[in-house]
Amino acid sequence: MMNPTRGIKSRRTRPAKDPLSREIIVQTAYELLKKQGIQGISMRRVAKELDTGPSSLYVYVKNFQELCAFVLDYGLGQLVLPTSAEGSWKERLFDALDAYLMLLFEQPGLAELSLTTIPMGTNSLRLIEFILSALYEGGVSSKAAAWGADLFLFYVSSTAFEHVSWKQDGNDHMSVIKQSFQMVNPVHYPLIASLKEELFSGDTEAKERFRWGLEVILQGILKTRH
Amino acid sequence: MMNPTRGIKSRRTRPAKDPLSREIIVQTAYELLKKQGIQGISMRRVAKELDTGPSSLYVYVKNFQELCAFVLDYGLGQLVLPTSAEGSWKERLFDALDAYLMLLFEQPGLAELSLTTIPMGTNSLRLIEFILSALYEGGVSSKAAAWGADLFLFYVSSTAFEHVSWKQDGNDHMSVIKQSFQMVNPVHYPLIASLKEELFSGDTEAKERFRWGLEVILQGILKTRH
DNA sequence: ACCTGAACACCGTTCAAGT
DNA sequence: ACCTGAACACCGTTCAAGT
Repeated sequence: MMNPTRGIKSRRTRPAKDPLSREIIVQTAYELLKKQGIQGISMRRVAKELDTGPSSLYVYVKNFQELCAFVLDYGLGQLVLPTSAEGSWKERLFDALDAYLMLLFEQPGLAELSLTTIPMGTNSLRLIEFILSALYEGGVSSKAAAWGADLFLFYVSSTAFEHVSWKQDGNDHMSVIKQSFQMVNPVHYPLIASLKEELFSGDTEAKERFRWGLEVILQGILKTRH
Repeated sequence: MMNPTRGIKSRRTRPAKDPLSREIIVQTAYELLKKQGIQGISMRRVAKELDTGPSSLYVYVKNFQELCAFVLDYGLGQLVLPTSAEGSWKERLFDALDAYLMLLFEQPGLAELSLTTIPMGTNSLRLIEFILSALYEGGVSSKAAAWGADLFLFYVSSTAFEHVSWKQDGNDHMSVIKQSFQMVNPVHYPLIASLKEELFSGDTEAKERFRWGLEVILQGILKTRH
């Protein structure tokens, strides 16, 4: 029997570097996300940016999904929440959600992440706690507050994602969809045909539409006693 | 000067087959999605299933994103909408959204698609038209109906996606998140700590929670005059 | 017009080997 | 414990060549 390791030489071309850390990995990934959008974030790109191989990251991060969860939470660190002194609970709630939406607008990669990733870390906990406390102050029952917070967060994510995919694609996929709504057969789909403008309300109405949705969800929560 | 094509032999090993069609491509992709979930759908897998190369698909589909849009719409073809004879407009609206949710539950790959893809085709138009007509019957203004339909559809998608990612991952990513909520520091996040059960309401409450959300959105729409 | 093979430029993840 | 190189099994997309 031959020793299978016989004759194998070291493949190393350089000595091992200083240890990485989860923080520097997440930071680097966030920087890439900021610069290049959702395309810029991958295990291999982060590794290359840190001048190492992708396998090195797996010591600090279980997989790509977990990296995304940390990156999203890291991005949420930018969020400035209103202090409890300013305005009514409703104003504070809406201001916080507005700030969250603005953050997702500024970093379009974050909007996409927020839709499919549950963030992991203290920054998302901070945001959730803030929403719960506002609703609690508004006299919302505990179950409705928990479920309502989820609903609000999802509404923000979906609004941001819609907005982002509407403009990043530019002149391609989205304009095809817009066209197919414009050309819809009024005999088969009379309401869609007559409401096509409203269904595809553009950039100018975006703020008004978002505000309307917040109001709808809040009024619904207040009205729907559990 | 040498002719650059000189010496290049045909690389063909078999004659060209019958033409494909968009329909058969979308059908095949949907079948793969059904059998293997979101992982099963890719240009290369669909091509292999059709015994051809991935480049062949680009005659009928602009890119992967467009394929997904067609597949989602194709899946929506399974949806059975209530006839206008049965029940009140509200019952019909909720029944339709319930049926949509059930469809997304049965085909978990579809739930993921529905969150990030705008469907393209007649089946999604059918669903939107149905929701609009129910809201119209309920006396909702046209703008609120358009925006509300969007809100309802997104709510269904997000509910299905949450449910799917909760169980498909099985014992991995989701249980880590669940644990981090269980262990949250009650000093820093008192409301999260006290509401951790409600924030993570399990399978048993899923139906109740979904119903609550529908009620919230509808009541909100009816209350929030534009 | 549409099919075919090959290439280009990527992915996430694993693992033996080395320090 | 953690870094390293290489491999494995994939991606979407493009393009010259062929029918």
